[in-house]
Amino acid sequence: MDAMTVTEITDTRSDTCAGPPQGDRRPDGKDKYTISEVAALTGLTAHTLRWYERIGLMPHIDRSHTGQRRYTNRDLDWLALVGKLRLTGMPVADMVRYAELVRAGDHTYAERFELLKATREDVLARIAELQGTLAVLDRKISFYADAGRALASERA
Amino acid sequence: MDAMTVTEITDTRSDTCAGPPQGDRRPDGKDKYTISEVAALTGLTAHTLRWYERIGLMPHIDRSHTGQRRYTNRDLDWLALVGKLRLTGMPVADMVRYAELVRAGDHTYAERFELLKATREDVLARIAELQGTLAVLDRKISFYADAGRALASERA
DNA sequence: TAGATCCTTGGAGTGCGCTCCAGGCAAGCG
DNA sequence: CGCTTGCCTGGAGCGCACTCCAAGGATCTA
Repeated sequence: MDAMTVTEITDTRSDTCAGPPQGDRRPDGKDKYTISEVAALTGLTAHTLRWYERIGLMPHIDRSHTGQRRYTNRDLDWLALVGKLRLTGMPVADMVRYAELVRAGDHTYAERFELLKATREDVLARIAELQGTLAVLDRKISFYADAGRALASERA
Repeated sequence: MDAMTVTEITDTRSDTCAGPPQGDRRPDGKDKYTISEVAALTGLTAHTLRWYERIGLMPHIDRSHTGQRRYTNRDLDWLALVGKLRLTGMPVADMVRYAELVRAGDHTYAERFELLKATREDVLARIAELQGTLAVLDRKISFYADAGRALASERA
């Protein structure tokens, strides 16, 4: 029974709720994408997708009978999460760490929770930084706008 | 007369209003800092300060009679602006471009204005991205929190 | 005047995140 | 059958933003 709960927590579905549904997906059950399809859907290159796999950032990817990768909707969800985390500036190594925790199973649940909360704080801090920068830019922009008006009235 | 206005616009003072006064500054007129003092004030390394100069990201820096750099408050202001822009992810090459415009004189005024406005839009877009990421993180965090409660009540 | 500490330079090295290459296999098509 | 297209691999290469090194000069404290 403990095992059951645990399985649910670790279920990839739970760990890949990373965004609104992207277009052009196939329904679950028929979700088999080639690497170039995934590249088109995610904006990553096939090179990058293979590289993510090599460094351990991806779960195991299914292969066709000839050895070609076949990605699932679940893989796309994971890539969407990775994309979001990448936007925050999180180092790839940290994302690999998170991927390892997911692979390791349910006993890493608490650690994942902490990692997510820390990331959340980072994101908040980054937003605050950017808002500070925005204030500086706005001051400079209004300075240039005023200077522009002064020049224009002089010329008149 | 046109020349005068122009001089004001180009005046470095106008281009370095980059933030609240940082602590530990000396008053204008006695503002002579060694490279290691600037490193301490800005958090950059002396290496990085010299490198910024080499690539054209800094204006000309005064030298002591023996050739050592002596930074002014104005230089610190410029570095504060550079720091803010760096936080936005602006490439160093773009900052160099801006520095060149400032050095080039008043006729680059319009171009600087456009560059600042474009940067402002970038920053807004980045903030929006981060808020999207924050939403994803919050969903995952609340998922883990719920799962945690479930596990706890099971154990009870 | 010795020794420690700080500063100078040009150029080489580092770490990250890709990005690409060579050489080869497999499937589809006229 | 040959041709094209797409995918496979390990490993090399690249661009960015630093980061450091070696060798030497300047400054400070005792």
